[in-house]
Amino acid sequence: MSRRPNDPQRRERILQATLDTIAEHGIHAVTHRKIASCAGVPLGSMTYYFDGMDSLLEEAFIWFTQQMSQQYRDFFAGVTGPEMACGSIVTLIHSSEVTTPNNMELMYQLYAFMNRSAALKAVMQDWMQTSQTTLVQWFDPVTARALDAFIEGMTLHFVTDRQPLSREELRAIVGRIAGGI
Amino acid sequence: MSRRPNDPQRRERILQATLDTIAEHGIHAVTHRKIASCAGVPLGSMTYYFDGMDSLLEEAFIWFTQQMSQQYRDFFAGVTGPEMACGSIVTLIHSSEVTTPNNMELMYQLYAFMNRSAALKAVMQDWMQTSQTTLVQWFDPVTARALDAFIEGMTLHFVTDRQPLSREELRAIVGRIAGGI
Amino acid sequence: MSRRPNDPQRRERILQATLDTIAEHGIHAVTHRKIASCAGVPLGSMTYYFDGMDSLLEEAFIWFTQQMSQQYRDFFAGVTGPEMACGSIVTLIHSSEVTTPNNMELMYQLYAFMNRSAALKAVMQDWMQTSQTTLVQWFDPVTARALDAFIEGMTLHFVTDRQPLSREELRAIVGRIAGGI
Amino acid sequence: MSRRPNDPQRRERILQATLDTIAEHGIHAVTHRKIASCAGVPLGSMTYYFDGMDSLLEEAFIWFTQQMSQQYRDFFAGVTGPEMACGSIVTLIHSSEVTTPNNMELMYQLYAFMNRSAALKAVMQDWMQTSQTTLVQWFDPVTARALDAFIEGMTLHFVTDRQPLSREELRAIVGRIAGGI
DNA sequence: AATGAATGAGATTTCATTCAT
DNA sequence: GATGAATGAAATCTCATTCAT
Repeated sequence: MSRRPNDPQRRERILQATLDTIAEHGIHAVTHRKIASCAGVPLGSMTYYFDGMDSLLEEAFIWFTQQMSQQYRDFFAGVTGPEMACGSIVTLIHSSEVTTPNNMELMYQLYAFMNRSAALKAVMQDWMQTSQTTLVQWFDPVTARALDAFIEGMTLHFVTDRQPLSREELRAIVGRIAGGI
Repeated sequence: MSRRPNDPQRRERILQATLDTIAEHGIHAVTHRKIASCAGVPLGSMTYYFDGMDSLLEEAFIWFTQQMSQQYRDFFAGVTGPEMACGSIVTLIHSSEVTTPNNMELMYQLYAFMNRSAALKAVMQDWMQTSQTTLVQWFDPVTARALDAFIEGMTLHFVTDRQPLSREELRAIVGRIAGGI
Repeated sequence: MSRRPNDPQRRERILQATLDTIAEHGIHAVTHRKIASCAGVPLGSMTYYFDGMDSLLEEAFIWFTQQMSQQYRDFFAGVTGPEMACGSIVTLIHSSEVTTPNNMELMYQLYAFMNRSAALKAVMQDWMQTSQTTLVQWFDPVTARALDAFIEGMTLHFVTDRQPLSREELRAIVGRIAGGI
Repeated sequence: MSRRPNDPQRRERILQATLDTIAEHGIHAVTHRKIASCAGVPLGSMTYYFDGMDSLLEEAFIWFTQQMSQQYRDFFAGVTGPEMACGSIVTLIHSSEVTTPNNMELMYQLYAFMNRSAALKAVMQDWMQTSQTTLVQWFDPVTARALDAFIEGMTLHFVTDRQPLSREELRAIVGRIAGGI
């Protein structure tokens, strides 16, 4: 009779701990020990569940991508038209609810890491595709891509800039990109 | 290796080699040995010229920021009006002359690393300030920031997307952000 | 794997897999996992059936000794006189039927391992005794031991030498050791 | 100015310690720690001087082969004719001066390990060649090889057998192999 | 001032063994 | 009785840093 894992969530706990550890220490300072301690699992679990650090990082980033992608989708779930979509975009950028500093740091690590894994790059491209598909419900394709890129760049500004833009200023710009809404 | 009591370029050679090594192996896999070998300097130089890995990374990223900042400034050097500025923005994004894949990877590492160093964060904020100051020559402040953010986000799309936008599509969007140019 | 409450061959399968794994990877690289995988048994079987690695190695080598001993005996089974015995010796060395490269590697591991186990040493001495007893049927005791030693040494030469001796050359030497046959 | 090693004999000390550790614990139980401790060097030296365990074992065995080869050559250094050669062969086998139990254990590990390294196999073949070349000074080539094989096999018997042959018995056999000396 | 041999601290990884089922 | 998920102990290996020269 095959043994059932003692702790079926353990893989996911390790993946989440990996992301937390990257956010806390930086990817250059991530070690199996730190992750194991953060996940509350024995060190031996690390290579029992994952083939090695590279493979663990890859899986962790893929998992992060899926989580973020889901959060983006949820954010636009109740939107019914272009105007409401513009409002959601402004809130997405301005509220930092999804684009928390931690998430942003992980996002940049992810972009940087992307070219080290074909699987990861494909997942990222799919995500980009998904975002644009979401926005295409209310905007033409080129506008959708422009808005997506603007969200991308503006969220960075919001974690870096000394004086971020106000909601109203953001709304005006989004309206212009959307072709006057 | 022959004694070279005067090798004033050595520090800069090491900094450049640090960036090259990050771009090649990823920041998580950078070691003194790899950098020394890439720079063609003895291993002992590394800790002779720099206090340690963290301090070397910080200096390397500051140096990179200054280089990129200079390249951006040069890119807009001959611009004489808003219309020409829009064209330059489109070329900046579309040509990938400045925003090479290597530079983009370093950019993302830099963003991710930013919060680990107050000095680095200040340098980044200054850079952001400078870009906006440059654009403010031809656009109002809010538009300047919007364009800056759009450049940011769109260059990411250009290194990731399967099918990037055309020059004409880009030009149309930039014109709209600029308030109809 | 299906429950097989009665798998009386399992112990022997593990012993044979141990020998195969030693031959394939070398004794210094043998692990429970490799042996279990080679035997097609669950990992848990290993320490269920055997007390530990040392005891497993000891049993495996004893089993090997018995197998080899049997093969030697079979080889001389139909011999009816000294001349025929000389022919069998030549064939034994020259044909590499019993003294295959794998068997030879195991033999040397066995000799090397011998002094780590009193039980194993006794089994080896018994084997040596048996070989000599076999040959004593057709030769005097000292000659029997000389022939036995010669077989030993010459089989090593046959797995190592670039140009082994011919049957005829071997036969001549064996005849001389046997006192002119 | 290139730094001189603090301890120029260190590589050889590690090689000798490797052989001693194999002889003491068996090749399956050799570890960097045991070797380092036996050689009196820090653990970090092990992989500083050698690429890894496999490469260390290979070099250690090659070194052992060269040592043994030299000892064999020395053993026959003063021999002036066939009769004296036969006496030297008997002494070589009977005195266990060169073929000590430790050396014999290493010899068998070496034979077993031989097929894991092309370099090692070549060194062994050269050694076999050398032994035969030595004996060819006083015997025809086939006899030389037969004597070499006999030495090989008989030294094993001497570390294993309960009651080894006497000098006189050995001398008689060697004389017969040599064609009646 | 500059170097590179050397090392200790700590990283990754392996694996025999345990034990709940 | 038998299993295989899990782990602690220990293996291999890496590398920033030190320091004699």
